[in-house]
Amino acid sequence: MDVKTLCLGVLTEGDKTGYEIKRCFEDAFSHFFVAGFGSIYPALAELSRRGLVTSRGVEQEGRPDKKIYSITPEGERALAAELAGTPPRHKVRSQFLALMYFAHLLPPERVAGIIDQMIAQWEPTVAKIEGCVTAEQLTPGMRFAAGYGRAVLGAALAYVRANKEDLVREVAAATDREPLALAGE
Amino acid sequence: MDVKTLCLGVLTEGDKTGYEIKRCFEDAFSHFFVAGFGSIYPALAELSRRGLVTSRGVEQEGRPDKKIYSITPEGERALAAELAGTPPRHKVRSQFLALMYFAHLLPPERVAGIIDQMIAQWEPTVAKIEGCVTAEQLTPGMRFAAGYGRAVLGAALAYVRANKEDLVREVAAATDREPLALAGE
DNA sequence: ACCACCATGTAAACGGTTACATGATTAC
DNA sequence: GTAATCATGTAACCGTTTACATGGTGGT
Repeated sequence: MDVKTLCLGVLTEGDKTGYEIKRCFEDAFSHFFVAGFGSIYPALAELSRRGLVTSRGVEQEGRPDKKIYSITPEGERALAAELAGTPPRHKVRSQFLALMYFAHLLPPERVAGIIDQMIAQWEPTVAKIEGCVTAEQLTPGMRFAAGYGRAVLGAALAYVRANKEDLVREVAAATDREPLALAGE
Repeated sequence: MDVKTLCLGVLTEGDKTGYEIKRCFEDAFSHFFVAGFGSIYPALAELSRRGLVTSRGVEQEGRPDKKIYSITPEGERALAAELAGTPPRHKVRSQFLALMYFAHLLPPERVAGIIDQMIAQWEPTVAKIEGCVTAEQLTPGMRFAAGYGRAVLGAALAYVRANKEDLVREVAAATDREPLALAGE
């Protein structure tokens, strides 16, 4: 299950350009699957080469021409096979938590700053998801995925807010006792 | 911040073999950073080449020889610089949620099976983290990271448990109305 | 003036996963 | 007998990220 599969998936909801697909990724998948143009355009080209999507060019005035992609019957079969065969993996890679794990090697102000950055990053995401959960005309699965994001990001935000001050204080206290072991260089 | 940095980080807690470092990843980082031998051994070789770690070989009877790695002063400086300069990213890539998003294209039993698999995957991880949160002699940062894992995985488990039946029922109802659009192929 | 939006693509670099290769010991 | 643990490493492959390349429109 990669960017190609997700592209096929969003195309089952209707024809779209690469640019619009990118927006789908941002709006609907952003909390569990990130992809940029550099992944999406090559993915679409590859799907086209394999006959899983077709595209028609549309000329535009004052704007670059666009290509509207549609999923083909073979594409639908390939998607169904992929969804049927994919094991449910769920992978987190967090530099944020790695940084926190080694908080004792960092100046306390940096620890506080890092946590503030994460809060600032998560808040708009939660707000965006909030809209999805309550939206009508979404499939149950889409609401489930959005609800998951709200629950988990909400828990993450609550946790870092509740524990920030304690952590910063403890790191500061440790730095006082054992000044500049590493952090000062 | 990559596998190399995390290796340097665990080596500040004491000398270790590649094999032991792998265990650190499993015990302490598993909920936010996954790495296998195929990443760790090359990382260690590269750190050694750059002079950020040194290693001494130890012969063993009835076992392969091992190499014990130690961080050097340059390694400590490189680690401090890396920790100081890394922006706090936190990335999730979830085939599980992608599958759920497209639940309407799946047979209901598969939806239920997928959720059960995730529960089975998360439960032992939460149990392992639980040990870390309460453990003495951990730095505040380590406890913070473990606490985060407990809070967030706990929320994830609670959410999927609470919403599984509803989702499966709704998907089944939709499949009845619109039989085998894709899912049956 | 400058930035965001619309719109598509390529190429190189990077990092990680997977599979392979080897092999003795210990516990079930 | 079968599996897990200890122990190290390589090589091919895969997918993604980043940077580059281009350029008009519309809002502040």
